[in-house]
Amino acid sequence: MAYLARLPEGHVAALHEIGRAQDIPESFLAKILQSLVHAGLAVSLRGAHGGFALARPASEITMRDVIEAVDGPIALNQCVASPEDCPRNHDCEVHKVWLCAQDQLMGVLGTVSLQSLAPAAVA
Amino acid sequence: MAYLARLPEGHVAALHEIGRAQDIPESFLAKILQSLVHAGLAVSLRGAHGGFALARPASEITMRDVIEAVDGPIALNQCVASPEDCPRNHDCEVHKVWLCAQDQLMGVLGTVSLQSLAPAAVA
DNA sequence: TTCAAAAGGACCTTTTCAGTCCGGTCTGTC
DNA sequence: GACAGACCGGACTGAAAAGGTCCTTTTGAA
Repeated sequence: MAYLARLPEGHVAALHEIGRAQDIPESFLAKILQSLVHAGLAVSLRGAHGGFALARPASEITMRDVIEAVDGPIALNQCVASPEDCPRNHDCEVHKVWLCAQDQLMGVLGTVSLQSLAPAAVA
Repeated sequence: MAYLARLPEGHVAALHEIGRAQDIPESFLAKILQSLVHAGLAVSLRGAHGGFALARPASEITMRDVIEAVDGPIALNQCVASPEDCPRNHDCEVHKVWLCAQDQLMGVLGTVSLQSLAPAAVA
């Protein structure tokens, strides 16, 4: 995604181009990009001269968005992801700590944009 | 550990006692307690009337201590755990974000003591 | 019409996690 | 001294997830 963020406006990058540049197997990269497209973070152009690009400005996509698109919901602990599954959940002190830690994590990941991660956009 | 923190001074709790109280299979609990003993957070008394107790005051054991004793080093990301394994590591912006998030997490877990997690110590 | 390129689903392999089992060793009590 | 209660520690298991591959179908531009 940082690579896509560095593309000039209106350009798309093909799978093999990204894969070569970032040293990621194409077959695996395809999977990741599909997730990102599904999540609405990237757009794809099929057919000849197709490829991928960001769906919106790099400044409006956060690291949290990207991680959640690929890995699903972020949770430091199962009891944060689904409190209802935990039998200890009635007023659990430990749960509160995890919630706090989770909030801080979301704070960090949610404020870092792709723009700040993409050094020196290529013109 | 919160259960041990609630024991009166000088008392020990047997495996089956803790297991029953916390609803954890004894065979599994044994594993966890062994890790905690190894890490120096708990002490064990073997033989008849043996059991487990905290190795030091509950106020001096943090949630971070406990987690690391059981699960090993805490790392939000592989590149935080062993940066040398990452080929992108020369001045990677994403790595810096993970480091920051990791620091915050350690901050939270490292300042919560067992004492603060053990509601109403039993006398 | 052709062909480059993404879509998507089946599949595979390796690692991790949660938990079990069992023989061994220690120690207090009778 | 024997016995029983209790921890020690390592091997094992089964399920799930992670990381990654492969193949067929669909799409769209030339």
